[in-house]
Amino acid sequence: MKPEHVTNEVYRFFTEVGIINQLISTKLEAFLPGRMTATQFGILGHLVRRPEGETPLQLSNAFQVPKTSMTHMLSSLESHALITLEANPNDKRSKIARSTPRGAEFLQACMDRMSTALGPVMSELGPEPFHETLPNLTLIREALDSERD
Amino acid sequence: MKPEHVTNEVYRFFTEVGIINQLISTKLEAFLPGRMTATQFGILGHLVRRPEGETPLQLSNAFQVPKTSMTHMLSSLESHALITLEANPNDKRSKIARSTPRGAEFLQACMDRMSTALGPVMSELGPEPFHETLPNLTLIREALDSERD
DNA sequence: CTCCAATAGTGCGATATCGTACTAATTTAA
DNA sequence: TTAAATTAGTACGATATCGCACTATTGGAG
Repeated sequence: MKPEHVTNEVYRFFTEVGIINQLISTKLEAFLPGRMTATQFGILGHLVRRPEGETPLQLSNAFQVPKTSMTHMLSSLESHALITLEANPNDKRSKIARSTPRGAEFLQACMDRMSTALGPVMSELGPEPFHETLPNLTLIREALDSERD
Repeated sequence: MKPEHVTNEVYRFFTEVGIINQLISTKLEAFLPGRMTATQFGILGHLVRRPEGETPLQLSNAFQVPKTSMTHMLSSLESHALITLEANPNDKRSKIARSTPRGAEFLQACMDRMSTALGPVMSELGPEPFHETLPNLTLIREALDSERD
């Protein structure tokens, strides 16, 4: 084993992840209104798939952003009427964020436009690189996630 | 073929990439002084590996951030004496960013601390997930990169 | 029950990001 | 050789991000 070589590969892995994230966020954000963020869009998708809703804290854990940032993002989404923020009946300190029908519609419309925009790249690459990579990415994400203090 | 299934997998791919990026940036930024960013750190690494230096525009292309953001990041790095910004002899509109010895030292020190911090995760995962994934990530990054207008 | 430590969310202030519009230099074309 | 179009970088302003400190609430130990 060459530990230096391994470290280098890990470093390049994270670099590629960073650049891909940057590329795809920029592309997505071009379709989003105003200064709406790729992360905000991700949150909306998360909520659409969970009709029972989630608390801000659950969301900030899921997306690994500080609580303070989540407050800001959620109020932005709320101001666009894409989600609602209600009091949590089980805990008066807490809230529940839920997507609205308008939010679900909006998500679908953006996803469609994004699919169209990615069409050329997708047909060039085919589904394999994504399919092959996904399990390892999940593995790495889970390991990093469980390691954090 | 199920196009819906494929789209879903691509979506999850980008979601995982986003979260991994978030996790690793947060972890790295905990080791960096002040509000220094993971991207800024990436730029420094890029320059250390290229002693001839690069122009701000080359860097903003490589890291896919707007020119304006690059200006800010470079002046921040310069204020920490980790890089220098000189006039470009070939083009008076342009500049050349180069890493300083101090920058290279700093990079090494942070990388070392980062390796230590990642030790447990790395030995849990082993090098394979990174090694297996890297070629596909590069492929996807290049395809996305060449598609942009 | 009474305290006290832990927890959910937010206000505030500092800094980062990035779109727009600009200047200066370079290239192109006539 | 000019004049127009393009290009590199930045100033500025609007907004996003996030650390710190705070309040309200909860849960647990005595």
